[in-house]
Amino acid sequence: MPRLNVSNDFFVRTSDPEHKACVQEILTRVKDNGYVELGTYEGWYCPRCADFKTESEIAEGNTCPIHKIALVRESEENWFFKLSAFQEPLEKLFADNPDFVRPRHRFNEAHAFLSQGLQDVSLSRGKLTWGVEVPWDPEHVFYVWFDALLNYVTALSYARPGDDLTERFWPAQIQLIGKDILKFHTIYWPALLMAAGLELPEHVVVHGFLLMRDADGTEHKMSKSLGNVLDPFQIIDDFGADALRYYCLREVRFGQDGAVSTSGFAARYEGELANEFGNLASRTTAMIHRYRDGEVPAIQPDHAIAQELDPLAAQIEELIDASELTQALDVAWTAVRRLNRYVEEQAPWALAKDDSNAAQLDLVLATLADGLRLIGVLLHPWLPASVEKLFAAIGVDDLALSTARLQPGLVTRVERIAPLFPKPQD
RNA sequence: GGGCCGGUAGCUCAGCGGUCAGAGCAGCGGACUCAUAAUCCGUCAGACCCGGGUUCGAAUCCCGGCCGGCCUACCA
Repeated sequence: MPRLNVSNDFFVRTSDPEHKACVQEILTRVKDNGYVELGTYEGWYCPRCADFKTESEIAEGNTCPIHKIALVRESEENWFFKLSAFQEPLEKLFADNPDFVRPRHRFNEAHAFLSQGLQDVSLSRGKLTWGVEVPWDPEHVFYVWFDALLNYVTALSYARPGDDLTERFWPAQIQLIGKDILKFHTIYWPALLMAAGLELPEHVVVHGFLLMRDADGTEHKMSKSLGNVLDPFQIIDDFGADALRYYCLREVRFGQDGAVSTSGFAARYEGELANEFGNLASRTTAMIHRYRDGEVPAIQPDHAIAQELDPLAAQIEELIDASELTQALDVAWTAVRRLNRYVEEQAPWALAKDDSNAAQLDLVLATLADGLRLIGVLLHPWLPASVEKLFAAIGVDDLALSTARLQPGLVTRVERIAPLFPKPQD
């Protein structure tokens, strides 16, 4: 995780004794509330594997793909969770909270599943040697999802010994998941919380998958076994975690599946990070040094540019609140492009040739200096390490979105800056 | 098999009932020199997967098909 420049507050293991105790307590409550009953699970079973097979795991002729032997129809007595009892409560949840699941197409998918009608689901397993024991029936353990989902809540109670964080952090504002576990988190999970009398998360945000395009033109889910990976550690080693983070959120709309490639990365890294953003920082600091010895004129920045850049922060805030991370980045990037265009429009090198233009040159340099700061504030969520480098060079450190408007006096002096995104040498 | 999602310029994507279908990149032409030969301007570019249907009008809605993705009880 340090290599990705991310951190976690706590790492939950579902084998944690505190977790087991919480799971048992909560599911006992679910049972006491009348949502657990005995039932029978029936499916195709491989005696050699000692396991039931899903339909996708069944090979030609109803055989086990591993052992090549015939599967048998077997049934097992299980405890069941009365999911069907939550048909109406869930329909109301979806009707009242049209952005309970984001983005919209995932909401539709979850809602469509709900509309098909909910069946009760098996809550326990009898033939497993690991898992959380069912307290009222020690021969069974809980089905992994009912154990695992609950860690979102249970971890809060014991992650900080002596300090129960549940009140502070539950209900969660956002739970972020991948699209493959949509059903568990948008149907089973809220139903389970309702059954236990717990509060629901405000939003479940669903991200897509990154796909790689093969030589034959088809797209596949990226996976190590297929060998079609954009190696994240190689990218980090060569270009930094910022670049990887930026690329993934820029190239693929957050929430959708999308294709990534090494050539796509190279194009965005050089074209956008190095040439547009990194070079804007270089040319700006270089000109302030060349024409004003690094001192930023203490004057009000260009009003026309302020009119264009000042509204961006509010737009970005709204998009991020709506989990539209790619669109938000797109808006932030318009500021980079606008300032590069401003440099061309004003041509400071031409202004510098005649002292009678000194006032205008002051204005342009002051605008660029504070514009660079504004851009840093806007881009920090995507490029944290790079923005910190930039801010060190221009002598500021306030990242509050409320400061993302052009103003005088914040950037007083800049240092020349090494390329923020150096290009590979060859 | 069933459910759901997607298939738009060479590439990555936006548009999702109504001007000649858009952006960035790549390509081509030009300007400029402050800068990591970077930037800026202009320009070329598409059977909107295929076939039906609804409509005054569809990339946009409906039906069918093809291709790709995810789920369909134990990694979460």
